[in-house]
Amino acid sequence: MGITLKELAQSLGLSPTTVSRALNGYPEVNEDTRWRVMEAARKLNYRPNTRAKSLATGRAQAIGHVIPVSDQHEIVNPVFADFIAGAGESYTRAGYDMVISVVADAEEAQVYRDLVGRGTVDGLIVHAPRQQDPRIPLLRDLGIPFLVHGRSSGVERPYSWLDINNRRGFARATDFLLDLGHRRIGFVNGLEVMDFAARRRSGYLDALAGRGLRADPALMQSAEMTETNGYRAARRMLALPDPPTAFLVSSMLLAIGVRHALWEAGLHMGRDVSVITHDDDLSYLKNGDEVPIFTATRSSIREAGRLAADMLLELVGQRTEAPLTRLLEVDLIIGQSTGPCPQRQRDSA
Amino acid sequence: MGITLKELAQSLGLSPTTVSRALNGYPEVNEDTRWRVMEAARKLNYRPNTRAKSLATGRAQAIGHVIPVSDQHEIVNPVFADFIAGAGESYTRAGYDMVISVVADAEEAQVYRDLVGRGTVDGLIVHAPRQQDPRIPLLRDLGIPFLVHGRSSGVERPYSWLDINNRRGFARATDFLLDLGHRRIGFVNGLEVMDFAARRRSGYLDALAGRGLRADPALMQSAEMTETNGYRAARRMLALPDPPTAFLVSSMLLAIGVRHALWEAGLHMGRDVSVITHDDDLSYLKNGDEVPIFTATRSSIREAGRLAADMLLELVGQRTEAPLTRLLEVDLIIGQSTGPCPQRQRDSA
DNA sequence: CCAGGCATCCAAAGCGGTTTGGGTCATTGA
DNA sequence: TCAATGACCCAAACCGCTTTGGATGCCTGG
Repeated sequence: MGITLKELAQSLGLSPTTVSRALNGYPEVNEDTRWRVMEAARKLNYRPNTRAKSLATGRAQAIGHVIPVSDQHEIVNPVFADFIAGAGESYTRAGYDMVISVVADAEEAQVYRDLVGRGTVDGLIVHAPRQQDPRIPLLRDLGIPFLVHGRSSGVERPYSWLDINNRRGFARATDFLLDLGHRRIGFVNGLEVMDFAARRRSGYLDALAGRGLRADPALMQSAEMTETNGYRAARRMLALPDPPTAFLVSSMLLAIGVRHALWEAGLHMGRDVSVITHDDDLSYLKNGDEVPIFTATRSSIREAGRLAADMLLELVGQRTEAPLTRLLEVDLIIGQSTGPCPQRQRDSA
Repeated sequence: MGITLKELAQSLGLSPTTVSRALNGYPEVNEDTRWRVMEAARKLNYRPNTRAKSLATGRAQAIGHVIPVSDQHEIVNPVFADFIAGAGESYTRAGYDMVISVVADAEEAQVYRDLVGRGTVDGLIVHAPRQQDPRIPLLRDLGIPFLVHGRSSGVERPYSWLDINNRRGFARATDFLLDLGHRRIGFVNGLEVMDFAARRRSGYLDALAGRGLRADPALMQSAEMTETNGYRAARRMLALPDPPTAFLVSSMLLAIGVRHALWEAGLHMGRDVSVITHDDDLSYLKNGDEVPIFTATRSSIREAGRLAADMLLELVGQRTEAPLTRLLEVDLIIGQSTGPCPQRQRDSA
């Protein structure tokens, strides 16, 4: 490890006090001296010890992320990679560290108490909120700044969050399909204990209701968002006596599974059957190049990570209680996976 | 935040010394006293302050992961989510924190120096090593325990690593295809500046050479491992005058792209064209259920994360210099994506 | 000429733990 | 009976940094 502040001070013939002040930009130090100190620090490769600094200041200069792993399926949501990447950029810029705990749903509360109690972090990001998520009141009680990525319906008191407008996005997508003449729209959603999935569902239902249509339970699926689940859901729905002519899907991975099922059934995506998916704009799962493969509701999860981190840092900085909230609209981008309902064309012919 | 050790001691009428010793299992404390202390700690919800503890002991109780983001494409390798999940389990079990820095290739060295200099972590995991990766000598110079996930050809002095046998795995896969009669095997690889990709390539080439076959450059592709790149590579190769009858692919995502291209070309995977892919056994990208979709060389990245973390913790614990290394063999699992070469069947008919 | 103000710097007291180097008292062996 | 030995506990130093509360010397204005 490197040199210590005391050593640096000694080598300069100065007191630790002055050196500390010089490095941290306090005014009560001569500019010449400051310059000498900075130079020496650079030359000797001095870096203040994080732990000592934190101990002295009371700030950990670190933000915690608790990544939940669903107990049943042991699935890690793949969007975390990109979210973390985005958040990491913000932290790096602000000189904060990011500490991550991967933890089974059941032990989450314990982990939060621990992180806060041991003073490891100054703030926390809450991932994958469910409805009436107990973590939100817990964290308020613990008295640490936190920001929820998403929202949690049913939590009465206000809290800070960053979310996308899932309901409206999915309502628009559904409307888009309805406008194309589709009436039987298969809905392949994520687990609906997740708040985002519940909101998407109500967007879907609202849009149907807006045209006086009733949802068919056989056309609604809720499961972990994997390629195989998308495949299976589509396959099952396509086998119905009155199969869907379009699919509304909650993630690219699901959508790829749906596409798989369509091909297998000899159906051409975008002509025989339409597909709209939500697209998190993941770096390793791009939706085509210039012209998107899938028509999609798109919102960059990486950008969300950046913004969420920035918001949390603000909360941490100014110890204000006022909750920060931000709702991002999603883009509806048109790709090659949607087209008029063939059934309808036949009708009109 | 919680109660402090001094306060806890006061509430018990004991000195901080004794309380500290009681909690940390030192022998010079009466068992009754220890029990009283433990009880009080539990009841008052005492948690030792990480920073203070680290400062006193000199150990950060934290491991760092530096996640590289390729400058050009800004792509975060999706396997990190699962690797991190695996490593996280080990850290949690051992009472270590995990701090993550996401950083552009170019700034990596700086970040390593920083993490070490500021004493934020006791050890580091090096991800995605390239050939002759400069980070390895750098970290040795910095004198911090580290473990490389993968290896780096061309680094002379020994270092600790955990890797899978990429060369042999891909040689076996190639042999398997050759045994099925395939002679033109398209190779869709990751970026070959990455060490793992280079090794896979040599596995592929060795197997071909073993049968006296010369590799066709037109059948070899090296690119970032995304679905679109897989699709494009396969599409291009299928358009050749003498297209491949089989594909050897470096990741599930690439393979899904290849599958896409096959369908588009009206080819049935497993009958008309065979595909073998490497399968990292990602939680959100399972290769089918009971019977795998793709024939694959499989090795769980999550398990690798667990093992890597365990090895690093061992290095950190016993300050021995002896490098730890471990080479995992990959399984070759048979799925539905491979079959005899149709060309050959015609020949033999 | 002198008090007050200003620019600079420093000693020392924390931050919340661990650890060294004793103390005190009861027990034990000769 | 008495020194030696444990068992048990504590005071204080220390980890590396920040920050409070002065010091010191020079400059100004009345």
